[in-house]
Amino acid sequence: MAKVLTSRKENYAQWYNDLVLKAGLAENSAVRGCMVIKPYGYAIWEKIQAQLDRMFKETGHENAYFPLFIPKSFFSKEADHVEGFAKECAVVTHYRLKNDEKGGVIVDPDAKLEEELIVRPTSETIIWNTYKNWIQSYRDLPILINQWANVVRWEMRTRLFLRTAEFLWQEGHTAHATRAEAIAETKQMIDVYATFAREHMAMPVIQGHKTENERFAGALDTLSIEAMMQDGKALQSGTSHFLGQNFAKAFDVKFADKTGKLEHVWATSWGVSTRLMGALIMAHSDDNGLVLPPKLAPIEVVIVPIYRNDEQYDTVCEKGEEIRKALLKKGISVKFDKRDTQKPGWKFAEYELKGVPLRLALGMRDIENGTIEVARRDTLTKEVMPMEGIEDVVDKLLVEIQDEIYNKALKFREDNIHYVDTWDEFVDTLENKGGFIMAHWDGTSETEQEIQTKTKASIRCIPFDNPQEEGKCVLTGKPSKERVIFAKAY
RNA sequence: CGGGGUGUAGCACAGUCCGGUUAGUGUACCUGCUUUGGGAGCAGGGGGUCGCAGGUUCGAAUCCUGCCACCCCGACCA
Repeated sequence: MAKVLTSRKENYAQWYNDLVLKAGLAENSAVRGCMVIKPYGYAIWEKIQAQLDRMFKETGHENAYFPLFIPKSFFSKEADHVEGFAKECAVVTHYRLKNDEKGGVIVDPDAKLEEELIVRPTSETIIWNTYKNWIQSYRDLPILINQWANVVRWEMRTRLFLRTAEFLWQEGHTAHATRAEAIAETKQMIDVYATFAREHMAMPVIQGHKTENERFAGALDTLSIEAMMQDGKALQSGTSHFLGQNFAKAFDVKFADKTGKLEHVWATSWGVSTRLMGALIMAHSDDNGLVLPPKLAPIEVVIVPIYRNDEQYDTVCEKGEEIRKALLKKGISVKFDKRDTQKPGWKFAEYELKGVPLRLALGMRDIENGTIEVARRDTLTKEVMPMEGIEDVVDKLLVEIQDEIYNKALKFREDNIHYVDTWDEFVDTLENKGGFIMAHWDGTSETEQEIQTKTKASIRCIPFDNPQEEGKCVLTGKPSKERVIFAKAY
């Protein structure tokens, strides 16, 4: 087969880029750092969205929409928050263009805005400014809102899906009467993300707390799910923040409790983005292209007809159409690729590149024998099976594939988690093995930063339910009570 | 913002050093015939302001000046 992708071994970053382009997921646009998400990539995102949206609603959340633009002054209200985002904000300064004498257009200098508008990098400020008007009493709480939106962060260096200047995401913003309730919400949502990653993306994740260094700007605690990619690097795939009363204080949002006393509201925010597309790609795909878990595949099964002439084409198509209907009846998304503009071999390669979990090939040989060829994308195996009842077989196979992809990813991760106790071991493991390193750390930001400067590895998270044990910090030798996860990250 | 590099057909590139037929190759595209169980073969065809603007020259993709864009490395990045 013609090689269209750089192999993972040869150059992992290039492989990723090739795959995104060749599988028709996204491409770079005319705007620096911004991507065009193509129909096939967007279809996967829609499946991600649909499932998450269901899960948010099941946990009591509602969708709403807030403005793209945020008055500049809002950003000065929460000191840590502006510190975290100021350097990467797009700013709108004018509201009109005019014709230039030379034939082009220029910004009309007379149309300068009194107060500049910031294109949202995240919506905490505009939302808390709004919540101020919505909350007076404990009876108005909790507020459980999610929004699906685009945000802009002017990143210096971008990569398709993993880091783009504009990206799509959802951001949940909740308001609560008590600290405990907000903390419970923060935890609940990181659990939702972990469940989604595991059950739908077939991607195992580790949940934990971020260290102070890695915490969201303005949060008291940040929880994350961390996944391991096939090159051993970590990808932060979702975060849930306990914001304490920081934003309530910044925007003066108070409520009267049952005794009539005024208190600041407790907040959380949580989000996942189109970065999940990058996670999905890097978690499962191989040198032949994308490998999609059936639950997120826009097409679960493709049927390819094989024929030599018009008469055979008609015969094969008739049978193929029957199979298509039988699969549809089972609720399976199926494409019957009847195009006679492409050859079977071309189609095989194409659907492999696009990660369609199952492929059925149907030719005259099968019609005579009452069989059909079933090919699995994840294992690249082919088997000739009886045509009768194929829809049940496919149904079962899709479940099996979903499980096996997960197990494969889980095994890979387990094989690449290393426990180390000395600095030499730490450096050696990071350089020669990669993956996640479980090591003791003295709990200080200084040590974390020094390790990052020396090795480029950062603390991904402090896992929940982490076993407590006596140990010594891998760098400073100071006492430590638990191991944390170090890794190089995207 | 520092260092390096690249702009030539939809895409990938050669040609530039050393100026000189009608600017070329692969791929993709179109037409026809033969093919079709793993990205088919042959024949024919269409497609170019050579990044932009000046300059040198009888003559510029090629030399000179300026500008623009993009890429890589670094800095930056919850």
